Amino acid sequence: MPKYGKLPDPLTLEAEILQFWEQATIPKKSLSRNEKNRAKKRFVFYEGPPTANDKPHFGHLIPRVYKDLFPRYKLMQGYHVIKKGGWDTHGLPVELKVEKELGLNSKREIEAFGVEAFVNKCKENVWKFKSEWERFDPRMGFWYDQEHAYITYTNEYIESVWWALKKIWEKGLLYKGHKVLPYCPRCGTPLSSHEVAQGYETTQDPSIFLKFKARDLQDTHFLVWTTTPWTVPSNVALAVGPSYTYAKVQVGSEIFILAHELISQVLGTEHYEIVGTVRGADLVGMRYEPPYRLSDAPGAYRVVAADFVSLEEGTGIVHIAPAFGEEDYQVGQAEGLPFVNPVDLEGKFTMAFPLAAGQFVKDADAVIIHDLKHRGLLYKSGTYKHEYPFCWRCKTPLLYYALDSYFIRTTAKQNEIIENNKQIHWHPEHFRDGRFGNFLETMKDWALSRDRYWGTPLPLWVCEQCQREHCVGSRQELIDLALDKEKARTVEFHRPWIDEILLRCSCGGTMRRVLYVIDCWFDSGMMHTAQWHYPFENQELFAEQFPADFIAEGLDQTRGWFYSLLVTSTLLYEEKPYPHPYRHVVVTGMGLDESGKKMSKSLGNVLDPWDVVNVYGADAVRWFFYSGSAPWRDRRLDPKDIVETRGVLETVRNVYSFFALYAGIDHFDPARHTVSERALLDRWILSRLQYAISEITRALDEYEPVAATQAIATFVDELSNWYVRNSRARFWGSSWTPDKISAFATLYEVLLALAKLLAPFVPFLAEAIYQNLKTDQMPESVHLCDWPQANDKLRDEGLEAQMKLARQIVTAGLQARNKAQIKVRQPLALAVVLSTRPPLDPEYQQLIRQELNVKQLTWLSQDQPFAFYTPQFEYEKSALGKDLRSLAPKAVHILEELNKAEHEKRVQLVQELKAQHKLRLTIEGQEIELPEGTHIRVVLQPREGYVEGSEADMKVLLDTRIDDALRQEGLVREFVRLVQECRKEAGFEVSDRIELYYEADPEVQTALEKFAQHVQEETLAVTLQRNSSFERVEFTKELDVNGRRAKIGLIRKR
RNA sequence: GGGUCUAUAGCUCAGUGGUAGAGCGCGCGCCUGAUAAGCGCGAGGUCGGAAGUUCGAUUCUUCCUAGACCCA
Repeated sequence: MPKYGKLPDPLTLEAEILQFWEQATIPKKSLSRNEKNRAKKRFVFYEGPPTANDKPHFGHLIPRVYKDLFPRYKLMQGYHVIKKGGWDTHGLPVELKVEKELGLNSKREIEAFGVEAFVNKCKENVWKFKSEWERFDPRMGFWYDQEHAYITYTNEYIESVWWALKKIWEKGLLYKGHKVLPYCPRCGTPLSSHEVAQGYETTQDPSIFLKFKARDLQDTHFLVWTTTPWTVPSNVALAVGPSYTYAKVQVGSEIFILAHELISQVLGTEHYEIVGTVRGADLVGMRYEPPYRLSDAPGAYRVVAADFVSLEEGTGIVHIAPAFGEEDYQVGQAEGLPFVNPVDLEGKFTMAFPLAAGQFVKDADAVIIHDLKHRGLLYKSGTYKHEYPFCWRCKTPLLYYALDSYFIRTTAKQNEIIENNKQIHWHPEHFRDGRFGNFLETMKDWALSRDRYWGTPLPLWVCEQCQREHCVGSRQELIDLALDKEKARTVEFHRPWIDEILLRCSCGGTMRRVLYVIDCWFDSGMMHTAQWHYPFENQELFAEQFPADFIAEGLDQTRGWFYSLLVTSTLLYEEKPYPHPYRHVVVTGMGLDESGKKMSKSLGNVLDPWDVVNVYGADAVRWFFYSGSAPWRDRRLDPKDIVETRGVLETVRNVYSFFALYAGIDHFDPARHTVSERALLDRWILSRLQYAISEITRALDEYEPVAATQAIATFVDELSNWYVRNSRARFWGSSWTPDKISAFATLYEVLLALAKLLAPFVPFLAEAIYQNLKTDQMPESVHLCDWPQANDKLRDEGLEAQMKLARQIVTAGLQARNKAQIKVRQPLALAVVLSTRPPLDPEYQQLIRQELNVKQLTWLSQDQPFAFYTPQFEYEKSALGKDLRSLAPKAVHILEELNKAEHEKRVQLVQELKAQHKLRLTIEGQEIELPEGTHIRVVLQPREGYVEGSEADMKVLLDTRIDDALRQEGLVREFVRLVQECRKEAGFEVSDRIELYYEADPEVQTALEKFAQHVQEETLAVTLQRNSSFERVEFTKELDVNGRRAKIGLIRKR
């Protein structure tokens, strides 16, 4: 027999369930339950690895709720799922934390501290918050196999990454280049484009207009705009658009050259005069005096043509500093311009520019502006607000810097990558061709190398003698080539140890490793392979677990993990059919605060997930996300919204509580009490359940959690507000009639199915309900159950349609009662349904009568409305006035009188009107005709004593007349309700029998005597007696029964 | 400057080429043998603005405005 226990409050409930899961090792059993199916039914999930060196925050929660939902669902469906966890452990984020901890501020200081000690610290730091995560995930019901989680810093993982790099190298796609790259001067390393993408921020920079004196013209200056004053010393050229028109503008005694189109924008209200125009092409070759002359190369300081010059802002003349801009660099290469760089790798000016030597470039802006102003070279200055990239971790502004770096030639495989992406199912779909697709279209080579310490070492060795380069792809290869093979056998694949391994070159020389580590996004992007240490181990596992069916991460990973997975996979597995390495990707939105701002630590508006979970519980938080909006929408996270959305869960608890209460009292045994025939309501709710199952299943298959939760909510509403509401009395019966068994068995089955349907969404509540309903023959946890399958045999759409109509009739009827201000407890004689649909079967009518509390229900054809409706004439005053002129007021009067006439007379007139489409009137001897439609029309009003309600396409009329008999019944029903309230107030159990004593107004007394049996049945009163003495009673109360006085006393029978 | 997305009730959000929806909040009721629960009704909307396609546009198209994210 099931337990039918009470459900404690959500927090206690979740604590109990957590304990149960742990004791019974349910998560483990869940993940292994489909081992037998793994050959044919697999659902492959990849974990996007978090970095464990920080606490989990609310933003992490969003992808994680979905990463839990879908695998749970698939597990219940019998799919084999490996939910292998993973940790991202390398890279700048970790190094920065450690630097901070150790108080180090530059690479020099790290070197001084010792690379070995530093790297050891990094490795340690990675695990600093691991326990936080391991506590948080289970609390939320997020189940992972953390025991076998992949860790990107292990030798095995790195070996797989090396294998990949070697394959890429062998394809000739790994090369060393000299390019202008976004560079973080604080971290001392260039960043890849997807890292840069993480760090754009709105910032205010200086905006200055400079005068560059033309060498061969009197008092003439090129007007140049820049937002980076610190690059001015490195200027070697000016660029113009050859096809643009430039103007020579006289301002005071000076002449400025700038784009014609931009004159007013730049000069504003200043008084000026255009003294000539010239095409850009004609400016090319002109010489000018640079503000700072750091080069004496003959080709420097002249005007060149460039196609990237725009007329959107500035002056149409662009200052060129090849050391600090990609486009500048290219122009410099093409034009043979000198390369001037007075800035060192820490972003500080060197002695080559004494004015600001030793200063960080951004700090030098002010010095330079001041100097230029002092020398009369500044036309005007201001500030400029724009988006500028900052280091995504340390927030230092990035500098565009010409540097040596290793690249992966991703552009060589761009078409393949795009083709692969086209086959991926993105959720939402528009990401594929939109945001992500666009990124692929404008893809650049992957700047792979980092001048740092803690990361996967770039496995390239270069011969000191012949400069030959070799890429090592495995430990075995390292051992084979190493000078010290013993050392190579055990060396850890990290700096500084790996740097000590020297290789023998084929020329006989010694090879040293280049000192770079690689971008940690390459690490995590390789998890599809490296998590299995493939190809060195786990060949079968890899074959089985590639590609993933499903991944989910935040949309900030578009250019991060989504990209690195796709690129590495496409490059490595050219022979595998697309798509890989993931088939479905769910992009999740950002977490915003109450005011719609992105949650971030710097804004201080981050919600601690513990604060939320400890108050509302994990189920409520999960449901909030699933039901609130599509995964990819940004979410405002206001804790009070979580309370609002959990209403559905409360209803589920209520329905369960109702069932458990009576199932417990009556010892309902699902094994013993078998159903012979299902009652109408039972067949209905089972039919609706089949519908709900198919809807929820479809929605989950299509990765639409909102639709799934809506289907659940609809079903729960139907279950609670129609099925249970109308079935309550069936659960109270004293003997096991077939109808009672049918009710119990049905609700039992429905709740059991509902628990399973809820399991992936709210695993705690689902488990609690299941535990109270399960028999010994059933699996020990709801999470080890099979996902329900819709049974078409139980579906009856005809029945559903009928029931829907019945519900609509009830709604309309209740609306009418509301209008008439007659409460439902007061029985009424008649309700009339006006509908084009045929009358419902008696069973439905019974339900409707019960809900509307009417004695009789009849159906009226809409063609014959006059039994209950009376017609009224409405008229169009303006039309009457126009046609009848002075007769119009009289016509109105007649019509008003007609509206007061006898019902039969009016019906007769209406029938005439309908036949002839006009109404004939005689006014002062004159016969006039009023056409229907333009002048008059007929409206129907309920006849006296009737009130109308409507819903959808039908109407319901209520006869509101209450005769003595009805009034008596109303009194009795009111009396019964008051007694029930007293039972509760007295603290009796619902099944306690009572003795009931009363004294009351004569009218109430008469009614009670007449309906004594009914009262006793309803209140479980073994006796009902008039009694003026209440000495013995346990509970007594004065009552107001519809305005009449009564007093009752109760005694509980034991 | 470019791209993508978003704009629907006071709030949070569904949805649709044919009379606009839910939850919460608000007002008024109701019901109660689920009992500190539950239900109904009502108020509240130019479906961001403009134009176009269409018999009909909140829905499709274009433009504009605002916001978010991304890119430059």
